[in-house]
Amino acid sequence: MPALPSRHGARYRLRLAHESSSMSRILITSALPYINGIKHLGNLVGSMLPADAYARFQRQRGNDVLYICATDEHGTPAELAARAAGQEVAVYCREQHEIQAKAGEAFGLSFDHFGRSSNAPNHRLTQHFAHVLEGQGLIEERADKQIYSVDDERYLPDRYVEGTCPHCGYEKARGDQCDNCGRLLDPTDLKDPYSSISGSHNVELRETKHLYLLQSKMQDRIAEWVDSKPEWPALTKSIAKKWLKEGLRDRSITRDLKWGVPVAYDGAARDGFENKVFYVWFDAPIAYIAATEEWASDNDGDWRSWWRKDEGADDVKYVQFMGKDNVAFHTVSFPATILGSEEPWKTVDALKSLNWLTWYGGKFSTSENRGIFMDQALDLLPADYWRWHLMSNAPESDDASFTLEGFASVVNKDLADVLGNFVNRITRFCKARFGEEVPSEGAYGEAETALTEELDKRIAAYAGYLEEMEFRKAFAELRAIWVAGNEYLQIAAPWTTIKEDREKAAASVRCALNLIVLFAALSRPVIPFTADKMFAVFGVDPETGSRWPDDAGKALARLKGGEAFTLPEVLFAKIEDEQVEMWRARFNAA
RNA sequence: CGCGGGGUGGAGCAGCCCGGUAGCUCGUCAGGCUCAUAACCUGAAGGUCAGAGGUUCAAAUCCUCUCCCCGCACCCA
Repeated sequence: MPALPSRHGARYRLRLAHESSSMSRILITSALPYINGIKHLGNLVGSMLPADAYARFQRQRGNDVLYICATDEHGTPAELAARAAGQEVAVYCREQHEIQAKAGEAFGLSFDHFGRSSNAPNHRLTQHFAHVLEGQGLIEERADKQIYSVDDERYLPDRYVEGTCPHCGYEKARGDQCDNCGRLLDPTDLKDPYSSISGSHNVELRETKHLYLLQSKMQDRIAEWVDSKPEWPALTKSIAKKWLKEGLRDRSITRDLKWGVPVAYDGAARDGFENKVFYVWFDAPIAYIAATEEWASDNDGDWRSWWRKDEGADDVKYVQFMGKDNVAFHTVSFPATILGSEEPWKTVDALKSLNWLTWYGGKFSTSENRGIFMDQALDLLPADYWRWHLMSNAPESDDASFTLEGFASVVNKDLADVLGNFVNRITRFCKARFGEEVPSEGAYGEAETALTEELDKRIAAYAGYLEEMEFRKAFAELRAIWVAGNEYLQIAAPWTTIKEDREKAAASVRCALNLIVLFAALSRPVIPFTADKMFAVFGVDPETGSRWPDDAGKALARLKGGEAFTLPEVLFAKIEDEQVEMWRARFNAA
């Protein structure tokens, strides 16, 4: 069922195991993208892209990395989207999963596995957790009253019920809130309620049974666990603490739907729950584990050694990436499921949460088609352009606004002028004066020593920021490393020295060409496609070439001279004002 | 007083936890260079750090109050 080929399967990982003794095992997950349509740039930078950059960095360092993601496929919106598309929900989800998998691949997201929450392993695991939690006395049945639409043949979640507001008389108040007077409502308050799905007024209040997860009983346990994570960032911790402070509420974990994980154990439906499934919130995070199981069966891997502390996961560092809306569920709800089981499952160690990316200060919106979506983005420009801008301006400390003007400015300056131009100017100069071969004459001197010292410092800082998942700072440092290349050229000025001292010029050209390979390795976490183009200039194998360069001196001595190279095409085209204008019109930029 | 995040030169951000000459990128201006995608390198101008009060020898940084922006809280994901 995996849509993406596993690029870092068991064999690859074994090889690394022999090469590095200080290797650590790092499990990475990014929040599961909902199945309901292709994701926009905000979703991308909110979890998958930073997770990818981190995963790539850790792989380059020689660590044993497993990066898992999956589509989150259950819930009412999936069913309604399928209906709108005139498809069976299972068919709809399969197709949408394919589309998202392809888009992820096109963006260079290096998932070891991109699974599905609707696959068998997740059914089995979700049922397992529910069963075990019930055994621990943490689940009970409760009766609820909910609006049922006879014509739609389904219970209606609050926001799918509309009617007349009892307070202001507004006729299109939603079951949860009146958009006119702003009051919060209960669907049963509405006068003349009707289904917003079909418009049918044939609705009634029915009693329905649901399973509740008794999170209130887990309060102390979760609080203690949160306290044991002092390294969590402020945003993460304050959100978790806030929820704990308000007191954990028991949550209903089942729904009256057909599409989802059946409420069953050992194949037998729970009495009275034949037409119910687990709520998407309950099963979705479990899919992190289930998708790992999918990965294992495709790659002859051992998923339990990543998730079970009694089976080897004790030394795993587990890092999660998500938007801030998801923090509570990863710091409180999902841990309640895992810890409540009293089984030795791995829980999250480090957690990176991002704020929102806004579209010209407003919301990116899937339902209102506001903003740029992953497939559209790639229609305009290659993935690396987006990856660089999104990551170097990631919404870390606050919401960040995406504008086409800002995007163009960053791409033109950083990628075209600083990095692309560096590669272009030195390869062209070399070709003109020394031919398409790395010159071997001359020796490095003072300028190269100074450059090496600066690079060592900056590379260490860069790696430190990546390790801490401080992406803006990390990529500002990477940019400074590229700038150091241009500064070096300015000082070495081979176009001047060649007039009197050809050997000296040759040495600086060799050094600068080595910088291209070094830049490729350092840039690969964020702009992998371009990095590989840079390696290709010298025929360097990307896998070995991108081993993390801790020692700038060694890196600059990699190409000794005599290696042939091929003059690369310009790496990044500048974005013209006219393009920005066109895109503004096309995407309705505010 | 529901909760959280934010308000720093024209724009986007760092610094605030652990007070001590306000830093980075873009933009602007000037100079240099000419290998390069009119690119690159150097330098300059520009901020009393939302406002008021307090603590302190000293506050962007700590405390109090006020104003403004965004998000969340029900539901949905």
